Amino acid sequence: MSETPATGRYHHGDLRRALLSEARVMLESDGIPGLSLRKLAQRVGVSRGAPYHHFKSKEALLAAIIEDGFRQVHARTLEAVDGVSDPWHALRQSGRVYVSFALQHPALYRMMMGHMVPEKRAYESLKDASGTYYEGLRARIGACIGTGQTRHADVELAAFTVWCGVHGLASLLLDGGLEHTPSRVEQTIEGGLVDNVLTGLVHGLRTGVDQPSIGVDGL
Amino acid sequence: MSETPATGRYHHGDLRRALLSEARVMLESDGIPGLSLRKLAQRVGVSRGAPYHHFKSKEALLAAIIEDGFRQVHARTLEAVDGVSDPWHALRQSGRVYVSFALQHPALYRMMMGHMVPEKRAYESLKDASGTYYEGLRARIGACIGTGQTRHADVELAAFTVWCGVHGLASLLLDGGLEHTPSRVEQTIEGGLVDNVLTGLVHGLRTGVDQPSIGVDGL
DNA sequence: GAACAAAGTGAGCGGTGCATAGATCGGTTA
DNA sequence: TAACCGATCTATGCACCGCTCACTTTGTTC
Repeated sequence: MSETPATGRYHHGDLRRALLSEARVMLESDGIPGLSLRKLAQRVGVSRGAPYHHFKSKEALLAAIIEDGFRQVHARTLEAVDGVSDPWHALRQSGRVYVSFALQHPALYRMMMGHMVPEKRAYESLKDASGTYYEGLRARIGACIGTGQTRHADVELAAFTVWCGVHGLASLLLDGGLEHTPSRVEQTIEGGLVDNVLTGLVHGLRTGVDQPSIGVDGL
Repeated sequence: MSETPATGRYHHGDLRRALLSEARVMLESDGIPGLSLRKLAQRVGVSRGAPYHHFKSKEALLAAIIEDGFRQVHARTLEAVDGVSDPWHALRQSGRVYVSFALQHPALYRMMMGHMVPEKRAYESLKDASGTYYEGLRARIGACIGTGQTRHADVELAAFTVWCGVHGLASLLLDGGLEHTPSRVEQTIEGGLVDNVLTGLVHGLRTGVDQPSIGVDGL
């Protein structure tokens, strides 16, 4: 570990990284309301005011966390898509990664897509990170359209539609108040719910897809 | 007005309703973080502890607000769909109502679909209200399937998919950090973005729909 | 009229984000 | 070696939050 807690030292050494790291831990265990700067500072072993030398405000810290989240889901998507030649298969893979990521990191995902940081565009590096991810999605959609198996040509609209679908799915699974256990959701995801929604979403993108229709009983 | 402020009286008369009403006003003007029980009590002209005689906790108050929200969007949907004979047209209408409602009441919609009330199912009357709305959606989808213009037969899956799409759209328009002005969004909604997403969503539900493809430039 | 339950009061507890004045350290320069 | 400075961290205070509890007031019921 390069954490270098440097116990007792006045200067922490790498407080910014330590704060971000510990904040992620707190986020996963206690959710968004459980993440306070005071508690965070205490757990990192630093005074309450110290974090403000690295983040202008709590919102700025959250923006940095969100940025990390986008880079992470982007990286995972690239891994999952690596070597997949069929564009439609790759698109479905990326959808599975997206929803799985949301279910694995609920609080982080809520922050990424929620209203805790109202002006996300105000944070330049965050804008870069999310933009990079969206570019990837657009490229994958473009590749699908490139197969000619669709009559749609509007990459922008198609990408946005797909994003609506997978985000809506992830969001509803997390906070829709539906009846389900996490394991059941995982089952359903693996079983093909994402595929079904995705297939539905890219209507017309690919005509005549014969995707087995599964039920969402219990959901 | 049946508000009957009853200034000076010890007993308010209809504090519960007054709290809910004023909370909605505060929600629209100051957003979710701006809604505090203390401020709410002060604005209604009552002591800080009084609301706790009508709502067990702040979360219980929020649940009641959410319940109202579902009943309201349900009522508006029924109005918009009343007299519309074509099931597909009715479905699109309901989608427009849904997204418009979200854009008109951002804070309320965030609360309805968000995580501020983590266990929505714990509130019986809220469960009723949201269930009633979803039943309506399912019925409209069923009617579409009933036209025979689709090869899908799974109402449950189709309804869930449509919900994913419209919720994802509303959520992204509100908090996706996209570049847009409210007026531009309204324009785009009116212009057919909802229709496009919906048409995409119900892929296969209706084959061969020729929906004009519009751009989402600026979004 | 007495008893009682519902409704409202007001002080207080522990927690929060935020701002800022002062203490301390590492590195640079004279 | 010594002075200095900017970055970092400490310590404290402010205003706000949700919630609890002992108390008072009110309306109803016997």
